[in-house]
Amino acid sequence: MPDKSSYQLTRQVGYILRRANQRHLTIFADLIPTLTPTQFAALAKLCELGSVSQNELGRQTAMDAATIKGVIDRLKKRQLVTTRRDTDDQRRLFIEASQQGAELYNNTLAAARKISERTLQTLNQAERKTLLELLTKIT
Amino acid sequence: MPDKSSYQLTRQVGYILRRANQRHLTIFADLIPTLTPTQFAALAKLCELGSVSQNELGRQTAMDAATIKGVIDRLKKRQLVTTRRDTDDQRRLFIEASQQGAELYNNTLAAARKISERTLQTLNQAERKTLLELLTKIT
DNA sequence: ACAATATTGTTCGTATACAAACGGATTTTG
DNA sequence: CAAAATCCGTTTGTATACGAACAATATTGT
Repeated sequence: MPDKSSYQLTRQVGYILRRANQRHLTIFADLIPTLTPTQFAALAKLCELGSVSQNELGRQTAMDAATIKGVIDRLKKRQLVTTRRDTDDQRRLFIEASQQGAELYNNTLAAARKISERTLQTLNQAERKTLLELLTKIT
Repeated sequence: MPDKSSYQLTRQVGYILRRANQRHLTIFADLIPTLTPTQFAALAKLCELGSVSQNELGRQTAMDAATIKGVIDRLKKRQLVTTRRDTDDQRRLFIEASQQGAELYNNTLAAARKISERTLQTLNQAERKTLLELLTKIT
């Protein structure tokens, strides 16, 4: 017979993880209202890597094919990225940050740093390091 | 001039938090395929609290009014919860776990414990405690 | 008592997130 | 070389998640 009393929803990793994520999302929306976290992630990787195929970009940013497609579609509609078919592999769609996209990225970089800082602001340096390590470890 | 080179997407809290959450979601779907994490959370709180108003349930499970509505709608469609209008306050909708809902909750409780366990399995006891504390601290 | 305010639930729009299925292109393998 | 397997991007369906606006109801302040 399972012990029903000992399960406390609000102490489970999943629940706390969701709440921490919610808090971060709020901070992100406050400091970078023009981009969502995933849009920013895609743009950041594009600026870092240059030209990448859509699915590869998804892998680099931890989004599955269906998700990255939606993200790119929205960035493209706002002309923050451009797309180009690969001539060698007709399936592949190369994505690149447009100049506007690159500018927006550069202009939001400072805010992005502030987001990380503010998310962790209740922790000291050692705790921040520990948290990131432990989170990485369970991923 | 901002230092562009020092921003590494994959080392930012938000990114790591999202990935950790993804991992947990996968484990959850593996061990409890019949309920989503939020559905389970709602059901768990209902079984704990008995009858609660819809918005109050949302607060107890960290979901806003629009989100909890969708969750309850789906649980209701599957007859896992019942709803009843408050006679005192005509706006209020009371939610209650049905017998089916309570049974499903009891039957999934063991799996729910395994989910938390498996999510944290790469950490020792001290690390688990630390992680939960730090996550709670930034929430 | 009554006007201002707040709360409850609903709806709409936008944006992840992912499973599943698909057609087409490429690569691997027997 | 042909069959099988894989990979590419796309679409559909379901489920969070939340801002914003809304009507109906309750509560508060004067």
